Amino acid sequence: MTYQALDALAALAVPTRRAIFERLADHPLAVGELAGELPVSRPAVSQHLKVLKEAGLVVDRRAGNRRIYQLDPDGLDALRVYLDQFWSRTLAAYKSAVEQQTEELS
Amino acid sequence: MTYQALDALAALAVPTRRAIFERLADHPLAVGELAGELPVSRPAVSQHLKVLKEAGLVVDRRAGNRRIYQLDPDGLDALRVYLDQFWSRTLAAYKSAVEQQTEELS
DNA sequence: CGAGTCCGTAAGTCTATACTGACCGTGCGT
DNA sequence: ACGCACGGTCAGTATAGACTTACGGACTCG
Repeated sequence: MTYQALDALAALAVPTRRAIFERLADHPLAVGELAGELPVSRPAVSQHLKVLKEAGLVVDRRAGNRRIYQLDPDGLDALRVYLDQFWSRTLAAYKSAVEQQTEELS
Repeated sequence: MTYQALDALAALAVPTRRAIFERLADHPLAVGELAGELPVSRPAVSQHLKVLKEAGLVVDRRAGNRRIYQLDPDGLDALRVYLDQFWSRTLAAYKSAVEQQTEELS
């Protein structure tokens, strides 16, 4: 489960995959439609969708001849949970460091 | 500014950099200390810290002979803002898709 | 049944980059 | 002044993975 967040992080690090992800944020799309809007081939889009799917960021469903992909809120949420886990710790560490520096100046 | 979030995303996608990031979440550390805890050489740690710094995820300060790195809340916040931007859209798209599927079943 | 469309997978290429070892500058102690 | 630890940068290597073309399966219409 935590691994899902890590996979999602790596998945969204690639510009092309981020482009796919952002298109799907507007509305579900078929593979061919995605490929038509992107400067890469259709197989490349398929491969990226596979990665996004394994990362829990998208789900797919068959619609006759085509296959519709849409975002999966779970993956995005896992990512947010992972980052939030650092948020409090980061702030605490940052604060104590600032205080420490202030003491050094006095 | 938005670019910072994208750089941060790519930066945290690399396992070694994530390991560095997670160590710094606990407390500030010097380069050598980080390298001692990781299975990579010290130059590798230096290079990763450079990337993390350019992504706005860490800040560094000199402490005599050594150089102390700590997390920068700004980078983490930028990342959260970027992801939150998708959150509402994702939920909306997901909901409408579910409703659509429900209609198809009836 | 074809023919056409949509999509996933396989195989191969090529670029980006994570990593190492070597070198150099800097700051601290003796 | 020396020696010494710390850390940044350079050059070179090697591996991961993003991309392409080619192929094959699944579905839908004549």
